[in-house]
Amino acid sequence: MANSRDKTFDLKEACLQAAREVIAEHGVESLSMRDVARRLGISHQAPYRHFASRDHLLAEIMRRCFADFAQYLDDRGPGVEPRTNLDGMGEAYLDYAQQKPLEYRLMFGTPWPEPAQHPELVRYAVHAFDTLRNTLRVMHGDGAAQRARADLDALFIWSALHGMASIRHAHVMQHLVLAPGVMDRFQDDLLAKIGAALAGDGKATSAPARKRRR
Amino acid sequence: MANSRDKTFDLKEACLQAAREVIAEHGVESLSMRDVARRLGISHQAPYRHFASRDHLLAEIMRRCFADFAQYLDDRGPGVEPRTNLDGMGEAYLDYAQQKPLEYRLMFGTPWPEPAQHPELVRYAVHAFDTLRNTLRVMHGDGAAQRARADLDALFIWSALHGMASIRHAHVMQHLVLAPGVMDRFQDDLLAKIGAALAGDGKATSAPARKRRR
DNA sequence: CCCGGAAGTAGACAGTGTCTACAAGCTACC
DNA sequence: GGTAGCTTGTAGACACTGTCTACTTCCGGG
Repeated sequence: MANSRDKTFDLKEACLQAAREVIAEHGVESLSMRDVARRLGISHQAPYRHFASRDHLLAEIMRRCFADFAQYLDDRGPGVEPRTNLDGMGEAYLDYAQQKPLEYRLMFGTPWPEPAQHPELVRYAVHAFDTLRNTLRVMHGDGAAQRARADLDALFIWSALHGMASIRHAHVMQHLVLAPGVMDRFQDDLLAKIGAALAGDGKATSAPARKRRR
Repeated sequence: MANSRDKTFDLKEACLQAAREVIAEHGVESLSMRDVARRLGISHQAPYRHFASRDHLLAEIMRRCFADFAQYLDDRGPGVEPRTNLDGMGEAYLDYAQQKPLEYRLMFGTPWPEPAQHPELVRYAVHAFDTLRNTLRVMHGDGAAQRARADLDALFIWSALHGMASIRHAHVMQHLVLAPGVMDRFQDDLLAKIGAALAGDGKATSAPARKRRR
């Protein structure tokens, strides 16, 4: 019932699937509604029954990527100890970018369609970020200053992780002549540096200052 | 003489200029050869006399951005003391991204045209990275291990800076509800964290037992 | 049974990149 | 001077795109 016919498949899902294949094969730039239709052996207008425009199709694919991504982060950060949690999430983030480069690029490396037109996409993207931030908030505790620090930490972590993932994917990477072994150590080294930055930063140089007045 | 006619202008340069205007006004996605031609009041094929394809036109614009960028970094990192040098370069990097968001996005936020087709673009991009790396190498000194560390540091810095610049430009940013004042402190905080990471990392031996167990 | 909406089809239009064929103008050489 | 050839720019065509509109087909509820 509902609105899915009992034909063995659902054209909307088929469109999304075909679109992902096109993107995987030829990149997001050359995703075309007509190509999707052609692959499915339907008329060039059929997809428009299910997606208002090419951007809407793309936005739906991206939205699902964000949902998937947030899920992935959640699954990997189940530890009770927040610090471990954070490490796990950092690794999860980079693993995801490494294992699903296509999805990662789609989310973070592709010019977004006009956000105002795609509120759901925005919602899911924000949720993915919140997954990271919440872990930090749990670590830092409550209070205005703590929340600000959690946000700054989250932005820093996001910057470093996203920067690394982008750089790894960048074509120009293949043309940089680096010292031997550097690429292999890149991820561990970066995670270690993030840890060092978080440990050595906020709390001044000496004082423990474990407790800030709220 | 040479090959530039004495007409008061050079069509190739005019195309590049017009293309930059189109990008500034409507974004890189909607850059079109015909639009460029239209703006200059010439036939739709005239630009093809100077650029083999749309991608070649775009690659030339990007190439110049990288040249400009490297120049900017060089100009800002003239200090003798390497540490100061590095700080200056970090600020220069982020300033550039902030002051020329268009150019920055063009270089780092736009899917590149097939690199094999545009070796000059690659050359200039690599050169921009080398500008950063050389500063690190001067700091760390010679030797295989030192070079590897310099490369790792450069990659880390590049990651964090690029990540931050990307995030600042991301549309989704406007939808994140952050604690007050966080965005204003973002840059300084991130630069401080980079400093902390570089100080506290490799030289783990340095006194403060900030070291985190895994 | 009809009828109204949903799903899918087909044609058109404006826009695009790029191929090819052509015209004008400058340069060089006989 | 003339003429050949190269460079620059023009004009038309082709295949492709997104998307509007109008048409058919089908199916379930009144």
